[in-house]
Amino acid sequence: MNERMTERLGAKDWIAEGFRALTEEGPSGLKAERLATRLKVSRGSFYWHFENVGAFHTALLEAWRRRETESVIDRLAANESASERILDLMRRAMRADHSLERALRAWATENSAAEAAIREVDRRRTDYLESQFGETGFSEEASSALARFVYWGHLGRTMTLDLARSDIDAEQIELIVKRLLENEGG
Amino acid sequence: MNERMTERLGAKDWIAEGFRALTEEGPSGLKAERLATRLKVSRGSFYWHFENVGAFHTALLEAWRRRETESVIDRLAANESASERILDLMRRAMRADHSLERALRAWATENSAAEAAIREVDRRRTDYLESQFGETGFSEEASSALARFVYWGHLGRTMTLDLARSDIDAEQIELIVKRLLENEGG
DNA sequence: CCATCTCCATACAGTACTGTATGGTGCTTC
DNA sequence: GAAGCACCATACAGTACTGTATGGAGATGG
Repeated sequence: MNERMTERLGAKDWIAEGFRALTEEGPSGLKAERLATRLKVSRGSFYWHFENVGAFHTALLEAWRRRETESVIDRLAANESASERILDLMRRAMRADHSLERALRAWATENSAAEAAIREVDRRRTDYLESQFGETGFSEEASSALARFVYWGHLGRTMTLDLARSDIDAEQIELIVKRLLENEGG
Repeated sequence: MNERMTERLGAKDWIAEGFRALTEEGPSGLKAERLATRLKVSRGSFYWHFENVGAFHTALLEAWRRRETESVIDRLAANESASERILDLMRRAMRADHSLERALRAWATENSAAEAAIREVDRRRTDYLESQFGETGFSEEASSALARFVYWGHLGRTMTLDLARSDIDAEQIELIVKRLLENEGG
């Protein structure tokens, strides 16, 4: 139980560096050698912590899944109404840093494990959004379409590279969502 | 000018195969060796048509840019009003196959040339959308926010992997956009 | 203080890729 | 029908990566 762990690395250190490498270099950064170079150690360390690269990828995705599950949705329960929860969700989504998720979605096009992880969180998020729209009085069909369109909007912002322009008008977007919410029953 | 060109390859054949490889295998499919294997020729052919892989990538992006420019926007002029042009644009976007663009956006996270190309078409499309919203009577600020949100929605659909669900309700989405259009000045 | 466990380096074989050099084949053109 | 051109194969050197085997350093616990 020594506290001088600053030199020696654990599996979590490799995972953390994996996230950084993924966002900075893309999927090609998730190689044992690149990561070892970034961490200034040899690949011997990597292969002690992980059986192979595939196992490392699995661990990386598992960490991301856990992080996703334990965060956003649970903290929205504080809001009283469904429409407030939707707005809160939008505000958080607008503020967040999307570079990691963008990189992960890019990775998903060439890695089936990443694709499965992405599919899972997409499904969980849209299902939640749909339920919230349903609670505000929209029909099942309308809730489904609204949830998807709003989530697509969020996804589009996530994937957009031109963030300089998209940061300015977060409250403008909020107005649009508010207007969509006001017209329930369409 | 012989017509029996089915055996011998031209630069355009490599480009076309590049698009296919990119959508099917991701950015890692854009290697000289992989492409040569797919086309059942040796890399000698590749290096005759292109100076190196970088030059091939440039040619690929140039072809995509050209294809993008010569297509969508120009064909919308047939519509009479701006709101009809917006709806037409949405309908086309809903029908289209997005697998290539999704792969290209993924590629953009690890290739700066691809990133530049993506930035360019994003800018062109949102600018056009913004101008169309402006013509329907929205303020400059509202047009900007609406254009971005609608484009983000399109982008989100482009990046979504769960297309089984997203295909069903194209007309539902259309209703949402119509409602956004009806409230000008909101 | 010796043994053990954890973490890491080094060295090796093997794969996939890039780029070049060189030569070959089949059309085309005069 | 010989020369030239367009397209392709083969062979080579070099790089970046994977995975394994083995040994070594440093802290820890008996």
